[in-house]
Amino acid sequence: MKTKNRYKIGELAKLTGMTVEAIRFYESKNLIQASDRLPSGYRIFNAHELDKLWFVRRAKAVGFSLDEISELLELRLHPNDHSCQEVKQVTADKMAQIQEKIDELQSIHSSLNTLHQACCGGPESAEHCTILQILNSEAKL
Amino acid sequence: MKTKNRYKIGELAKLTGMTVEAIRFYESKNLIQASDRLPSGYRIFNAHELDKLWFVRRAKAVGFSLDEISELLELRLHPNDHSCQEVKQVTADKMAQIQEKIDELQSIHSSLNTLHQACCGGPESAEHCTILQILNSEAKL
DNA sequence: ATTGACTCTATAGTTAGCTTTAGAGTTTAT
DNA sequence: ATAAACTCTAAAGCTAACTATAGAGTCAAT
Repeated sequence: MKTKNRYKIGELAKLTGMTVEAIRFYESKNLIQASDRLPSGYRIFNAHELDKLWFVRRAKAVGFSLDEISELLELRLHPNDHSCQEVKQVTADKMAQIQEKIDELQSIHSSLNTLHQACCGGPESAEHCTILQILNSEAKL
Repeated sequence: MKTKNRYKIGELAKLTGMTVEAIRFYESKNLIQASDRLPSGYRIFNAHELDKLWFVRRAKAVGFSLDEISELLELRLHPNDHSCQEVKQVTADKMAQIQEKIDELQSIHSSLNTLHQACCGGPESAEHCTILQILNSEAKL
C-alpha cells in the first residue's frame, strides 16, 4: 500500500490539525518546503513534509521554539568529519537539555500524583496541600 | 539554620536569574504575591514566594503557559468533597498531559541519541541520517 | 457553465510574555 | 550628607508565533 505523496495545503491542515495559515507561516520560516507548485501556484507537499509538520507539532508541545525546531530538523549526518563533530556537539547539547526537561516534568508529575492520591482522605492530606509543599518535601528525601 | 524570609525584588532577581521587571510582571499576573510592603512601597517577598518563582521557571521551561502555571500553583487540597473532586479531575488531566510530553521528549531524545551514535562511523550511518528518518524507522519497530 | 470551496500574495492585526523608558522617591555605603 | 544603587508606577515598545482581511485567481462538482 502506497501512502499518498501529493497534498494540497488544506489537506495538510486537516491531517495535522493546524490552520492553513500556520502552515504557510512555517513554510515562510523554512521549517517545511513545498515539494512542488501547480501551474496555478498552489503548493504541493509530499509525505516527508507531512512528517516534518507532525514533528513541529510535537516539538512545539514540549516547549521548543520554532528556531530550535528548525535546528533539529536540519541536523543530519554528513559524510565528512567536520560536520560530524558538529552533529556530535549539537546532539549532545540538545540531549542534555531534553533530559533536564524530562526531569522537570517527572518531578511535577510526581507532585501532582501525590496531590491526586492525597485527595479524599489519603494519608498525607493533613501535612501536604499544595504542589509546592510536595515538591519541597520530596526534595528533602 | 533559619533560611532568610524577607527579600527585596532585586534579591529575588539575582537568586532566580530573572529580571526585576519579569518578577513584577508575574506579580501583576498573580503568579506570586508580595508578602509585605515597606512604608516606601518597596515589595517584600518571603521564602514561599521564592519557591513559587522557581516553580514558574521550571514549568515555563517545559512549555506551560503562565495561565497553566497559575492553575497548578492554585491547586491545593481543601477539606470538602466538592473541591476534592475538582482536584482529582485537574490533577488527572494534567498528569496525562505531562505524561504525553515526557513521551514526546523521550522519543526525540532517543532519535538524537541514535544520530549521536551514528556519527563518525556508527553502524547505522549508512541507513539513517536525519531525526525524521530515525523517528520514522523507530516508529516501525 | 457556473457556483461554492479552495488557494494565492500581501499586509495588517493579535496575544503572550516580557522589556524599555521616564520621572520620582528610597536605601545604603562612604 | 551625599552619591550610587535600588525601587516605585504608568505607559509604551518589542518579539515570537500566529490570525485575519482583502482582493484575485483556481478547482471540482453539478
